Order: sequence, then C-alpha cells, then structure tokens
Amino acid sequence: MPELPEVEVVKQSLEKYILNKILLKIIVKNKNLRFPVPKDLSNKLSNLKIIKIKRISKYVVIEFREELFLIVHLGMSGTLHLIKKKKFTKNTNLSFYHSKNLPKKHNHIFFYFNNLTIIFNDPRRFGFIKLIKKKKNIKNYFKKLGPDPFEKAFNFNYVKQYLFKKTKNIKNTLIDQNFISGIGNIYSSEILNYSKINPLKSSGKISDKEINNIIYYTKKVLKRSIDRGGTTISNFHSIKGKQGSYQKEFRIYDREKKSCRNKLCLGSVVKLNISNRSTYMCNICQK
DNA sequence: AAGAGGCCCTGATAGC
DNA sequence: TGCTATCAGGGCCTCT
Repeated sequence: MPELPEVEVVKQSLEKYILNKILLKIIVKNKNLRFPVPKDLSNKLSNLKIIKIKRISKYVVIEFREELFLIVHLGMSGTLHLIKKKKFTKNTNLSFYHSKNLPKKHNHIFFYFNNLTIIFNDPRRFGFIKLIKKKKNIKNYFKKLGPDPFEKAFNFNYVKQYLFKKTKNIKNTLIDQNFISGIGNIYSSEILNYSKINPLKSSGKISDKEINNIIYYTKKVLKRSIDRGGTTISNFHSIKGKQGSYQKEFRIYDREKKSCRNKLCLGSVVKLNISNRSTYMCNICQK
C-alpha cells in the first residue's frame, strides 16, 4: 500500500481511532520484520497515552508521552487492521478491516487499547517498527530525507538546484527519497506522464517549464489520490474494509499497450524496465 | 561519491 | 493439475 497517499490515509485513520488513547499492551507474534522488533517494546509503551500522530515521508510516527516515538513503515505489503469490540459501522475508516476479514496469516504485531486492537500485517516483511526516544533523535533519524511534496521547501529553486547537477534519469531521481520524500514507483510514472517528460531523460536536462510541471503535478496527483483514499492493487483477499480507489484513475501505470490519456495524444503506453522496476510512459507525448 | 544493481520475503499470476 | 519463472507499492547495502 505504501507511497505517500496510502501512508497519509493510514495516518488519518490512526488519528481517528487511537489519538489520545492509552496503549494497554503490545503482543509481538513475529519479531522478524525488516529489522527485529525491539524486545522491550511493550514494557516501554504500555500505559502511555498517544499524544500525536504524524506522517513523515512514507513513515507513520506515533508519539507517546515521555518523548517516546514509534516509527511504523509498511514496506511493500504492510497493512494495519482494526478490530473493534463495538459493532462495526459503515463509518469505519479506510485501511482497516472488520475483525472477521482479518487475514489469517502474517499478523505480526497486536496493539491493544481499551475497546479496540490494531494489528500490523505484512506478508513480505519489508515493513518494520522502531522505537525512538527523544525528539532530537527523530529529527536525526529522518535528516537525509528530502522535503515533503506539500512543504514550501519543495519549490522551483530547490528542484532546479538539485536536478542540474544530476546525471541519472528523472524517474530514478523522482523516487529518490533524498530528493523528495514520499513518491514511489506508481506515482512517479503518473507524474511524468502528466508532465509529458520521458522517464529516461537526464535529470540535469529537465527544463524550467518541466520543473514547474513536476512540482505542479506531484502535488496534484498525490492530493487527488489522498482524496480517493489512496491506491489499492494486488488484493490478497476479496473481502476487505473500504479500499482506496485511485487505481481507477491511473493514466499510465499498469496500462501497457493501452492508449495515452493525455488530451489529443494518439500514443500508446509502453512498459520500460528502469533499474529493475517497471516504468510506464507514452511513446508519443513524453519527450 | 554518485549511481547501478542485488537483496530481503511471500504470494499471485502466466506459461508450459 | 502442477510445476517453474516472473513480478509486485520500498529501501538498505555493496560495488564500481
């Protein structure tokens, strides 16, 4: 699930359900995620109130009292699920499953609250959670990340300065978290198609007009996706909680051989392999 | 020292 | 049907 929009949706869901609540305990069923889950996690966090929930790039940061921060990363296949003791309602937010639809396998961590439980599920285990003490260490942990696309720091001067000295292709630069944080493989293709830029074009050769397009469409695409609840693809289970629907609006991603959706363009979608990852582009309008 | 590529892991799908 | 190969939303690490 996890590029910026999907993580933002998860963050908003968590705010709705666990902000200002007290965590009772954590049970770790499988500590072998991307990084081992710390042993004393439950001891450190039990009976502490959650006072803030943030998204930083593709990470969710849950702040507890006593300056303890739980960093959650969903990797490629991580999801959070909600079990409520009360009756499940249609208002139950995105990204959570009704208890009866909880996947049978790969439920690694259980976070217990008074009337609900949050479950971290991740088949591929590229996700992880990490505990950090003190605010200054949070800053330090994320110090290499580029600006968030919605921050003022993501502006023409910044992008121009960053790109002009780079030789690698613009697609790889867009998904480089040290440049901008939050764009991944799907949205990079979408943004470049809207911007009419060939993904293989050298970053240093991107024109001023193209820079403005990248900035404009990055915000536009990500915002639109957040509003649609993010993107849901590769469903492992047919019955889920409410899903994101941005995949219905894909203009280029996963549309190989279909026609380009840009206005007046008669091109068709080509699939490229760039650094061992799929990239989609129009064979006519993306120069 | 920037950039390319391998790798971590499970599951879905395509092709034979 | 049952095998094998390939691919999947990320990012860290190593090598050049």
